[in-house]
Amino acid sequence: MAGEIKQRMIDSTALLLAKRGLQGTSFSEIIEASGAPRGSLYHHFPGGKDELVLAAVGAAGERAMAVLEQLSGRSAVDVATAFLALWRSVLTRSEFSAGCAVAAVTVAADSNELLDRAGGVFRGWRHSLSDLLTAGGVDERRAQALAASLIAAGEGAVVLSRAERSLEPFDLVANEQLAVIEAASGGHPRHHDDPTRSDPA
Amino acid sequence: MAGEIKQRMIDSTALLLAKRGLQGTSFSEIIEASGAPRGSLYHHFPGGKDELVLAAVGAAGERAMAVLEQLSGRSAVDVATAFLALWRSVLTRSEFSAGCAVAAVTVAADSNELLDRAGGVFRGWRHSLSDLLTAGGVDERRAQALAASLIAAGEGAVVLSRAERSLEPFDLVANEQLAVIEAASGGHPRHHDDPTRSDPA
DNA sequence: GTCTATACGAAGATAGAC
DNA sequence: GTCTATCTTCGTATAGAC
Repeated sequence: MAGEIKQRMIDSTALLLAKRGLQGTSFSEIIEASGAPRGSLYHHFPGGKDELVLAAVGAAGERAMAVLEQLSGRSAVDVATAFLALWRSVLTRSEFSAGCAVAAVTVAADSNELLDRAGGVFRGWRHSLSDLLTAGGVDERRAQALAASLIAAGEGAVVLSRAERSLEPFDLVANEQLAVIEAASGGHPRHHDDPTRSDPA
Repeated sequence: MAGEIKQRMIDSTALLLAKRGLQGTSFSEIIEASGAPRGSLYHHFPGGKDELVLAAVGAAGERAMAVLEQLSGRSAVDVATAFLALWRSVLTRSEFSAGCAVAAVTVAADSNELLDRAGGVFRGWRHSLSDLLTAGGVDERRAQALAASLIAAGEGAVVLSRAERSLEPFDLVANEQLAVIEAASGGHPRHHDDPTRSDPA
């Protein structure tokens, strides 16, 4: 099916963006990584690299959204734990060579269109997380602040840990965030050796 | 003096890195921005772009360290407020077009040398902030986690606000972090309409 | 020590065959 | 619709004059 190869190109692009950043990701690498023929790239994406990157940012956003949707009905601590575990697994599975594609694109964006797409993804995450935290026992106003904090702290912690090539900063940040969420949600307890560390997938 | 022009090249590079990212920053732009003659670039930096970027990351690290050193003796909330205000002013003064040069380099680093430099900067910030928070009334172990959280949340919040081109996410995150610091330092109160917003410099 | 002109390579885009 | 070969642009680096 034609959609197969197209999707593989998008996914490969998202991964490369998360590893090397926007301008650090070349067409040649995408082609090699996806196994796609060079000619078909412009067939599927007439807009070239810009169009492909736009699609990859959207896909990265959707992937996280899909994870969040699975968490409906869980406690606030569970939700936060799962969200942080997602980022931790990105670090461990890539051996600190990958981070967040959306953030990587944001700090090197060369068009408003790209920035809009990235902003839309973050807005979506904030909204979804906020709803989940509210449902999980957090006051609605506070949930908005905690959702933004969770995303910001997670994103930042990934950067710190990539630079230091150590999980130490990420784990410090993750534990701190979980403690705050726990307190804000009325103290649903979490496991002692925090569940963030159980690698999913 | 020869050091003048060299410093201006470094500073221009740091600013461009914060705006456009690593590979998005070209030599031509640096030359234009710094007003330096093209020939003198390789005179001062025989190692070319790599050497210049390395220096710029170090300079960006030092600049924040200098701000932190001014805060010795202040309360934990004051320290956190000043640190967050620093990032908020980067956003407002650049109209959301700039972020953190160290983070931008980290997510697009193409050498271990560069990653090491960035990691060293973050370690330095963490250490310094942790000491300040401890002196400001926070338990020593907790101060390490709060220092990492403050940096991570600040970095992440800058990314969110750049992408959304709005201070909303940054302010949500900053207020949340300040509330946590306040609680952890024994409740030294902060102003009602948070002092993060008073732009320094 | 500063400048200009240029060489070299890489990356994105395109044209035309199959 | 898929592929290959090529064109153009741009960015880094260097060489050599002043």
